[in-house]
Amino acid sequence: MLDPRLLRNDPDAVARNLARRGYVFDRGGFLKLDAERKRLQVEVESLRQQRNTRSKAIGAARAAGEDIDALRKEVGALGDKLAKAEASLNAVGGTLDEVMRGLPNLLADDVPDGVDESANLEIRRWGEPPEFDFEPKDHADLGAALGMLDLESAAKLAGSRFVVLHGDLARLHRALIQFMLDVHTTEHGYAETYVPYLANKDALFGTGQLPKFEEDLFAVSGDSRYFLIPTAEVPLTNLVRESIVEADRLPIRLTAHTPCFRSEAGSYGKDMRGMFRHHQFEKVELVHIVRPEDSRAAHEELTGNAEVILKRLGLAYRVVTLCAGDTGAAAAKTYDLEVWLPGQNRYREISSCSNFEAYQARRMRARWRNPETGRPEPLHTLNGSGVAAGRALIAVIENYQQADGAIAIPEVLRPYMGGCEAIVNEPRMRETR
RNA sequence: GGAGAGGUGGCUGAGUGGCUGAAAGCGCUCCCCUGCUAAGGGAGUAAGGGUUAAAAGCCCUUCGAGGGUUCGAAUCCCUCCCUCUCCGCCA
Repeated sequence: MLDPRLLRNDPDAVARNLARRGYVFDRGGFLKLDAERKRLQVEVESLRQQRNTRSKAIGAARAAGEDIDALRKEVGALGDKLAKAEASLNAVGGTLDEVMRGLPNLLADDVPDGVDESANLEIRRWGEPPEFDFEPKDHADLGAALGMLDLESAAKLAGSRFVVLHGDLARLHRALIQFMLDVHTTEHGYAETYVPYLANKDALFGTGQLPKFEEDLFAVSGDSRYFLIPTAEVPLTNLVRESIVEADRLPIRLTAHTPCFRSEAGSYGKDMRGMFRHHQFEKVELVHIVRPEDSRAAHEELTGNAEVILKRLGLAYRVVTLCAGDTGAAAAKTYDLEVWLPGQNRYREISSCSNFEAYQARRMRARWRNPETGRPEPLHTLNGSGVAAGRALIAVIENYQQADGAIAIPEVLRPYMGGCEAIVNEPRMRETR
């Protein structure tokens, strides 16, 4: 949600900014609706005031033992008038809310122009893609040859876009998660958090998945309206929903490992090989809740925290700033981390780090008490993957593949693998099937 | 699943139809007193919204959520959600 005051006072600036996303903000329509709301609200409030004062007069008259029938009749008529005015106000207010809730966030000034992915701006690279003296395979082939990446079984159990991992590959996946959590909690100052994997509508509205992107979510049937979380951003950020955080508690830094569930509606046929784009994947998420003046610095720091994981894993990557057209509706600015995948011979997204500024905070009424004003003001929220575990597994498999199809294990993961140095194709190394 | 008790401001907690946006306490802010420490005294202190260029002031809304009764609801009625206690079941 945007600052309503800004929308009223400088709708042209809002329209100019949103136009960079290709979003057309109907200034005239908004201002007209807002003026109508104002008119009705003044009317309703003045009617309510009359009702309140006269009702009190009835109480006083009755206490004095006077006759109150005439007064009651009069106020009753007022009530009918009020009900009508309230109905109009609700109708207009509802339309206005819908318009406001549908507006995307304002972009930060340093977001590059552009309509799609191709205009994203690379800002740095780290590491060199590995050179192989053989033809490198992709993770789907490597994992299948090891007998440890099993899409067939997954299809039997659930369907396409799911995976079953066996033996050492399953363990490597878990090792990645534990490694990431350990780095973020012991070195980067994040508090490890365990959260529900189902979220309600209010939570999903708060972070911006609802109402516009419901088709991306899996809904759970039953009496309560639950959705499987598409990211731990939802439960972690909503921890501060409808609350006023004291200034001395900021910044708040949270991390959680959760599965993530996405319907991938609209990406039919895209990335169908292997386990790159699945309905269920694991991710270690990083969330910052900060004072507004700190959010830019926090965004750089959070992104750096995610980068540390790739560096320690020895995976080549680049950082890109998403262009205006590619930046998500709730974000003011987003950095994507793209890891080198030899199987695809290109960099692919493995983390997305965004500054939402006050957009989510306004939707969820997450505030902090600003000591300078003494008043509650919207917080700034940020999040990023630190990093996607499924894609990290893909990257390790492809970047650490050996000529014989074995997978070397990055140094930092060996403690989590019982000292094991490589995953090899031996039947005893995988679970019985 | 059965039985019961509850959900009130940043926190604890009083409040069964008008005098209650809300006693009291804690916390916090400011002031006074006290030459440290400790203690004491006084004042202030919910959020959201409207009116305003902005503020002050004034007004509206909010006592878990949504409906209803009433001239008037924290208070009465209905539905739902959540928390706690006991019993049962259970990873």
